[in-house]
Amino acid sequence: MPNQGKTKRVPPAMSKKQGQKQDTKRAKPQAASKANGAAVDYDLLQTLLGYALRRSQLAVFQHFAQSMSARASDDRVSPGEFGVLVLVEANPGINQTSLANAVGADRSTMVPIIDRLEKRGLLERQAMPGDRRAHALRLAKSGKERMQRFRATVIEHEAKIGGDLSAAERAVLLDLLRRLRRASETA
Amino acid sequence: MPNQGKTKRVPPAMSKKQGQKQDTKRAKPQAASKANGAAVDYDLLQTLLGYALRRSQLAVFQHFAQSMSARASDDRVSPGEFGVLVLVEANPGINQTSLANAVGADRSTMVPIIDRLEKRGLLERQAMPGDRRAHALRLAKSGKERMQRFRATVIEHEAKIGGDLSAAERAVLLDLLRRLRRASETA
DNA sequence: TATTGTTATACTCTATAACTATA
DNA sequence: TATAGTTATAGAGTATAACAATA
Repeated sequence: MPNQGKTKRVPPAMSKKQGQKQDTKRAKPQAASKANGAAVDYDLLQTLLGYALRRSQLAVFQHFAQSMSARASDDRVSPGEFGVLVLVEANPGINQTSLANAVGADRSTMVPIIDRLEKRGLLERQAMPGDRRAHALRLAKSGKERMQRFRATVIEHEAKIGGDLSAAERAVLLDLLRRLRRASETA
Repeated sequence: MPNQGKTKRVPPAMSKKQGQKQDTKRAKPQAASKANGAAVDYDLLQTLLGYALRRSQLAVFQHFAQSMSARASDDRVSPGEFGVLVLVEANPGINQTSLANAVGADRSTMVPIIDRLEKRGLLERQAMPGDRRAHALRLAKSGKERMQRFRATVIEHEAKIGGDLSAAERAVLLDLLRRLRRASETA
């Protein structure tokens, strides 16, 4: 769920403070009514790995955001940011291009992400010994401490989303996802 | 893989015709070189369902786009568009709000999607008998024919990405993904 | 000549809030 | 007063092409 509770078409002469419920007259269609009585037939979609994957992934990322929303708004990370932090922590001194390759993104995509994390004091760009073009990335001091809490939050989130699965099922799912990915990247 | 081969910062005085390889001097880092010798340690990420899900989903959607790219550029659909077409075909007369609920999107999100599909002659907005606010959606005549081909393409794509999996494993994966989604939506 | 990081740019997807017409 | 569709707006995510510094 990208884009949750940010500013949008601010009502004339009043911007909204997030979390401060304003009394709109609009009701939320929380119960997903069909409006046409009958249940929707999903037909082919029911059988597609791609569709199931997309819906699950969306739900999981929403849950991730919800788990983070318990923290102060300046002390949250997105799934992508968390991934970068984990990799930098586990591979201190890694450069931006390696990082981009590792997460499957373009070099240019990493720049604003790292900018943001650096500005927030979570990680640092240092001089790379032996190559003055590159930046060696490492967690900042305060980043190491904060990462402990991010990790804890993410691990708890993972436990909840996988709560229905046994440890064995979880392992199977991880394996099947990897094989699916590999086949998709190859074929 | 959003955004593949579209126009971006067009080189001075020449726009690029898609698919027409231009001789840039830039080499593609196809082999994901580490640049720092050692292999990257994925640490926690290796164990996270969310990460595996995201990478798989990305790979599958890339493969989807690649499968579609065999067609004329005006005869392709995105995964989201395909989902809408399947639902409209299986639920003729469905309205936009029901459709939005079915795919887990906002009403406003459907508008440009349906606009596009309507403009391309794939589906139609008709008068909804009994409610002049709503639109009854159905496939256009030519949409029905073209849907046959889209379906065939998607089914072939699914066979390829799932080629590593037995029928039983495929079923297990589908089930696990559904349970993961349900737990994420609930918790 | 190739690579690292960067910038400018732009496209996709998706959301929120408000509006119009109907109900 | 509530709902269906729409619009204006916005932000996250990610990409391409080119450039400067360095290799």
